[in-house]
Amino acid sequence: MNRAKAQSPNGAGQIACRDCPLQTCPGLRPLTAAQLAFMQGFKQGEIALDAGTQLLVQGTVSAHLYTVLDGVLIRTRLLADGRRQILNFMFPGDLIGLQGAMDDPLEHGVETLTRSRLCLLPRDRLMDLFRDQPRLGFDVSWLSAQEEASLEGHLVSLGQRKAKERIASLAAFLMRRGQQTGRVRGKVLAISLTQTQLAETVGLSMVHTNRSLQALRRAGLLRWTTDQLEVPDLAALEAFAAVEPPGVAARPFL
Amino acid sequence: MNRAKAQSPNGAGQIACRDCPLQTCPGLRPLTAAQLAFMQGFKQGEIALDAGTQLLVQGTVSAHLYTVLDGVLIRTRLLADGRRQILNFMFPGDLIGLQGAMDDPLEHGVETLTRSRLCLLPRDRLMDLFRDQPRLGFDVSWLSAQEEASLEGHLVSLGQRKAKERIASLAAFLMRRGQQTGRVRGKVLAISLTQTQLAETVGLSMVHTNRSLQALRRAGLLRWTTDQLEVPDLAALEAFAAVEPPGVAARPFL
DNA sequence: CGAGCTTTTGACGGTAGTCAACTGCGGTGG
DNA sequence: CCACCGCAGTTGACTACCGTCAAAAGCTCG
Repeated sequence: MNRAKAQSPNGAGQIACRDCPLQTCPGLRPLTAAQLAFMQGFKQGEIALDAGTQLLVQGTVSAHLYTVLDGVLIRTRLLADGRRQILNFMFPGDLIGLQGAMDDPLEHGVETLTRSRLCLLPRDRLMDLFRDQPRLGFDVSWLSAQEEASLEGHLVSLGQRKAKERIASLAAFLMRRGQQTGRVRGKVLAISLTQTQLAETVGLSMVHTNRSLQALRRAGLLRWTTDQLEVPDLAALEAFAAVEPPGVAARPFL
Repeated sequence: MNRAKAQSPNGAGQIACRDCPLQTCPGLRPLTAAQLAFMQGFKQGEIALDAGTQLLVQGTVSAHLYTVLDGVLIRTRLLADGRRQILNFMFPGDLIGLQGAMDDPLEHGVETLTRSRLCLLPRDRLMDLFRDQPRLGFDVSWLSAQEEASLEGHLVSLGQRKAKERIASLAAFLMRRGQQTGRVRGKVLAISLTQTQLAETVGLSMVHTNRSLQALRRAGLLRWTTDQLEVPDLAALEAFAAVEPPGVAARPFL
């Protein structure tokens, strides 16, 4: 696991907010001029990370919030005895660091699954944002609510579905999010996930994850390798996994 | 399952916000005078429900948000094939209805486990709250983040723990929340949960839930009947379940 | 070429699900 | 009043899903 941070040289962001790639991202609602101006002053910089890099370590405190500009990341939770659970996947437009109480040590870690770029925001000035830009404050809550919905989806999976369904519904989830954020080319999502990590997501042993994965592949529902996920027929996969395709409201971002 | 709603007679709340029972609840941070004044105008009324009543039905749209004034409720998610997952438990001070996208049909249902009282807030004026009371907007986000942390805890349970640990950690979670909100007398939490509902929470079959429950009872770790949960030694239970006791920052509420 | 990781395979055991029957309890109605 | 019903909890027998242990095969990288 890579640990080095490719920190930005100084506090100034490399990209002006008006040129933020998220402004033109299909699934996201662009910021207004006034919001852009505010965010330009709010933004503290950028950070670029390779795939497989640890961004945040569980138990430490973080001075920043991060908006994902590009890439895919995971949030993970470690138990005292070494067991690990992957909690959720973060895509462009998602806000990282909001989870958990505000100034307490993190109850989860964050690491990259692809080369990623993140926008740094000052956590201790978050209250300013709520005061000066109520609409953005509202959007923070909206994003938080979406993250909840996402976690609830995974919770249902772990609670009610069996191995093959869990993997199928996770694949469908990832493809949907990949589509919304323009990371799916054709039927392929480029994402670097080992079977061990997959097992830690769906709550199964590695061995059984592997066997279930093979069964899904033999059934022609998906092809999932270490560095990409391919789903020929997303509707068929969702039918198999017993998930209903989600609504498609445009997400805000910061 | 009771369905009748004991709706308040008109829009006016029976209790003035200045006399809100949550103002003196030990685990909660009381509102300032200015916030109280705002909430008094924001509040639309109250609603009282018996135990086992359905408050919100999955798939409908709700015009309100609800603050739990008293009681315990569950949020549930139903799958097309009838399987059901209980997502989380709501205690006094928690905000219901924030989850999910703002104007879309609900992706979960809500029902009471005890006799409950709820405060009604107008969902469509939520933006006013963020504009006029930024601090309360911030608190909404804080509550949302707490709810996330809670869901993450359950996710870890379903993903990594086995039957007895799941039940034990749920019991510990409920006792902690019960203590924070003053609902635990001695070592007993009054809460009306059938073993079927318990099974739907921990993602196990009813039969296996029953057997695991008996094992925990024989081990002297808890006594859990249909209408109350008793934990003689919470620390011992948490040690068994491999959970670390959570931080105790004072929660805000609306 | 060998070290280390990921993936794959086989064999076995244990945890949890299913089916079914029985108990106990409270409420309803003949 | 008590038979009857429905629901929650309990128990047993059997099955199936999934975890563990172990080893081997494929892969990348130094």
